[in-house]
Amino acid sequence: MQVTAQKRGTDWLAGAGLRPTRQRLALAALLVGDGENRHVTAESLHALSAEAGEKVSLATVYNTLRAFCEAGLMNEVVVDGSKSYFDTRMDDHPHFYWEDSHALTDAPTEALRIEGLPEAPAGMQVSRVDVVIRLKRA
Amino acid sequence: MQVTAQKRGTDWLAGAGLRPTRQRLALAALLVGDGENRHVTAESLHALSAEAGEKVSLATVYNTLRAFCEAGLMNEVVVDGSKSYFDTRMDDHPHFYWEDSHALTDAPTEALRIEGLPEAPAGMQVSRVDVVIRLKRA
DNA sequence: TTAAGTGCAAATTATTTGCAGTAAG
DNA sequence: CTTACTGCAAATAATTTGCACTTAA
Repeated sequence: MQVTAQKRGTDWLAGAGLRPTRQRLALAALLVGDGENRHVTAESLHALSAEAGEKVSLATVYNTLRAFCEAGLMNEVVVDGSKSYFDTRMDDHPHFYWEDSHALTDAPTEALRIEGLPEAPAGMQVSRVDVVIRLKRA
Repeated sequence: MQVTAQKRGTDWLAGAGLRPTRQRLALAALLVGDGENRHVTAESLHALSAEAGEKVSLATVYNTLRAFCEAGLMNEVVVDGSKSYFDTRMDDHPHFYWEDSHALTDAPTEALRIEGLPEAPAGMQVSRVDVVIRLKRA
């Protein structure tokens, strides 16, 4: 299991041509080690790495998340003005945002379809369509 | 025209039971004075009020926008992690976000319809569905 | 008169950056 | 070796807050 997680992380980095440093490997293993996609903030990932006994500075977590995004390994998702969330899943898909816990998760996307999307104004093209379903306690 | 803008602002505040101070009236007139809906950031509204010759401190612009939101007069729209945008239009509608100019506008909503929206998880209810269409130069 | 609103400047929060040291190719 | 990466601490940027002062009701 450990080995697999490490390998997944290593391959993930290699696939993007990023230099596999100790810290990047640690973060990559935490992010994609189990094959699941994950939603993190810089703070939460930093906490995760601390729990895992890895020493990575918060600044490096920030820089690394940016690097992963630029390399096309992750996407930044904007849901809460105050924090940045990063998602390991790369396709365009809707999210649930839990307003009370400030958590971000994937929304089951089976049937979702956006109809009648307005056309992009002249000279522009749609870069992405963000759909955030905000949840509050019933 | 001036008079109408003033009146619109005054009514708008009165409708929410907010005390009509000089600064709030000034901002309200700028926001809803022409009957159009408007998208602003604290900074942009502060700049607008300065241009209009009104003296309102930036802190008050922030506090006032918050007050307007809490009073149900405006909505905060999250599109860019770094700034908060405020919209005078209150119904749930999609937005265009111009990635190059960082501007926010309403998207023509005629035909837009979201099909197959996933159900809210148990104990939760959908509070709002944010749709942001990100535009980049073609 | 009196509680709400305002303005400043200082405080917070999230994030970035400069730079000296460390490690990957 | 050489350049990219890391860590820390200091710098920024957006926003909030404490507190004395002003004003609408």
